[in-house]
Amino acid sequence: METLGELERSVMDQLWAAEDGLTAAEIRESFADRDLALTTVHTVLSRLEKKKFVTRRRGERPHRYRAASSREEHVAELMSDALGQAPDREAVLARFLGTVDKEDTALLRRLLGSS
Amino acid sequence: METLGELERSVMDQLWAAEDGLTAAEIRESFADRDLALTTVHTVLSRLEKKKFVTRRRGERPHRYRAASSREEHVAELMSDALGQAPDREAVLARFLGTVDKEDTALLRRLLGSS
DNA sequence: CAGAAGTTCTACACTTCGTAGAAGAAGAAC
DNA sequence: GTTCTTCTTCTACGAAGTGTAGAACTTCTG
Repeated sequence: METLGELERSVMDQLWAAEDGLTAAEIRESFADRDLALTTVHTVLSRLEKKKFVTRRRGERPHRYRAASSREEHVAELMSDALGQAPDREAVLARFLGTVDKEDTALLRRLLGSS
Repeated sequence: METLGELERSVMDQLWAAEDGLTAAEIRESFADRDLALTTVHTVLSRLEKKKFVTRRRGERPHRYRAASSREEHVAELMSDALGQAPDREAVLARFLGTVDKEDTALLRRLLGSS
């Protein structure tokens, strides 16, 4: 799957947190510390769009960008992809369960119980 | 975490499958189709060593390389890292369970049952 | 139409990765 | 021990991806 650079990921974090999308200017503001040029933000957004991570409506004048899928979907996909790499899924899952904390284990147990 | 290129991953696949490690020449042979130069394999192995994915004993003359950790550990770590990115773990785990197949779900249930 | 606000184009430097030649080191054979 | 042979390290290069942004272009607004 397509991967994300550091800035790209940060931008996605903003977008994932914003229900109704954001404009380039708004995103830029959220990086006040880094003082990025607006065009930089635009470039990143274009690339994210090409990678299908964001969509935008070109109608509205300051274009409003939004995440194409939720962070949950994205992360779940990352996990599935990783798991898919392994021939021995049982061993992987066992180890995985070993590394996550109690709460996640409990969550899993609960989620599995009701399915 | 450090990521792997395509060739790097293929080399790791060989090493993960070889209990006692492999020499550069042996790895090269397993890519008979690609006809890589031996030095190419060496370069990749050096990089993998720097990334802490492989170790080698410099004593033996044709150096023997072995995976620094098992594929299961690696994949489990990938999964944990992904999960760690998400603030809402429940949503992610729910989705994750939705994407994996029945057998994996059963595996998880079993693994969780005995813990 | 002129200016402002916003978008796209083009570009560049830096890193990673696949690729491998050239040079160096170490043991084997004479 | 000098010369092969084998193996390892060094150096390098091109392609791709990413952070970065100026320059140019488009579209409202007044």
